Amino acid sequence: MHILLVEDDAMLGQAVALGLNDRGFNVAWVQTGAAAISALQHHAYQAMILDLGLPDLEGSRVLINCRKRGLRLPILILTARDNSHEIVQQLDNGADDYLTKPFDLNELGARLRALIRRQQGHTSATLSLGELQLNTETRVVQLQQQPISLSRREFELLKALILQPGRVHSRDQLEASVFDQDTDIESNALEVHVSNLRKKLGNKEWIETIRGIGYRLKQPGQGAQ
Amino acid sequence: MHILLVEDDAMLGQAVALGLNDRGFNVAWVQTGAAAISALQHHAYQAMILDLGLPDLEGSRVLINCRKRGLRLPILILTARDNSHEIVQQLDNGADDYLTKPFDLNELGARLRALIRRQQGHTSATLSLGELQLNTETRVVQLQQQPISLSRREFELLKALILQPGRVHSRDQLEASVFDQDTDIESNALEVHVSNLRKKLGNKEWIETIRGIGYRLKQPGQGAQ
DNA sequence: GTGAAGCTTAAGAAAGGCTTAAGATGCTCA
DNA sequence: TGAGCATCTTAAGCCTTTCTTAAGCTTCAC
Repeated sequence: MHILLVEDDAMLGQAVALGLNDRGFNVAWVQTGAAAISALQHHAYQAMILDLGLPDLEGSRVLINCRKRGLRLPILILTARDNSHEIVQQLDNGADDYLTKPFDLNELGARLRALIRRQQGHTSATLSLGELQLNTETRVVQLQQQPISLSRREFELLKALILQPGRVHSRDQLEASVFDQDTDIESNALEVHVSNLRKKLGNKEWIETIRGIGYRLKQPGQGAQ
Repeated sequence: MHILLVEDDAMLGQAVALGLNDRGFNVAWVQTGAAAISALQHHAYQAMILDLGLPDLEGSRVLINCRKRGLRLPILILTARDNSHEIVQQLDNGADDYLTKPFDLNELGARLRALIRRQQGHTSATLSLGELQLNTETRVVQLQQQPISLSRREFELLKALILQPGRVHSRDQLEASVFDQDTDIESNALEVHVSNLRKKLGNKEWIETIRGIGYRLKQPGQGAQ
């Protein structure tokens, strides 16, 4: 998820950028209003974090400029405590949410995700094929709406397959996805996991064996595609 | 910002009224519950400060009366120390925050502003999942309306989890939330806190272990969601 | 029918997590 | 200031789940 962070303070900016990166965001950080406007013209971000404390009231200018140009990305503003008047004004100007300093990075992350999710109309990290669903973010796997519990290796295996259903995945590719780089597998461990996963999916047809090559995920009862 | 202060003690009432005026609030001060109810009918206030120590239990009557009539203004209650039972009860009755005497006028001002801001931004400080509620502002945690007392680490842990219930939180993420940046944890402290928190929540199913990954908060008795 | 490839099962090994308790630390209140 | 208390981090032992391995069995293609 690409985020634009507009924060003039170097310490805080770096901390937030790093913290959000750790939490799975891809953060671009600029320090002036001009740089923010330029960045917004040249890249597509999924959300913006905007410090209102920029010099020369640049923060609110960036906000107004965005909305005037019809940019609809979610904007979360950062502001000092005890400034409710300004917050209300910026919400009126088109900000979507706010957070007062000092804030918790986890809360910032959660709010960002909520904003982006709302914007995208509930598109999520869910991969699905027929009645089978796998959410990479929550790690929930469901079959016909019923959750099934998978071990780590089983989850990684299914995830690799469902990322490109219908496609044949070679054994090497799958082993690379399922096992850590430094674990040496000299046995049929992959086959064992396939076997266990099939058992949990109930129907062996979900995972089709392509002899000599690898495996493919497909809906039971359907041919090769 | 127009505030209604309900406080029978003349000394304290005057001090608070003056202090808040200095801090940019416009304070109307009344000394009885009847006067408060009358004032609320005739003016629009952005928040109310309510002393629970009024004669005849009038404080809580005013609170209940307000909410019955559908008034949604933020209400901050003042109460004596060591009265957590009453605090919880009044939070249940619809109070938004509390402060114990003696208190600091600056803190009172900050909390008022936070309450008003939140009211206008339509965000809530209460995070909940099923019968479990956590208020980030008051730090009150309730399970089935009953308050439970959590240590700092336990609170941070639960807060991190409940910010995104149903989602799997990795150990690294949780450690980042629970521990200060500069404390190096080289033990299983996180697991210990999980264990203690589970004990306080009564039902181990609230926190599900995802082996090799981390933890997830979910309602007991429900599957992975 | 034969050999190669894949499947299944079970067992031992390894990893990961839980609980408990002890010592350390810090806070509160007299 | 110091006793008492709550909380925190460590560490150790135990338990559970998951993983890998290996062996024997089945399926497939020729």
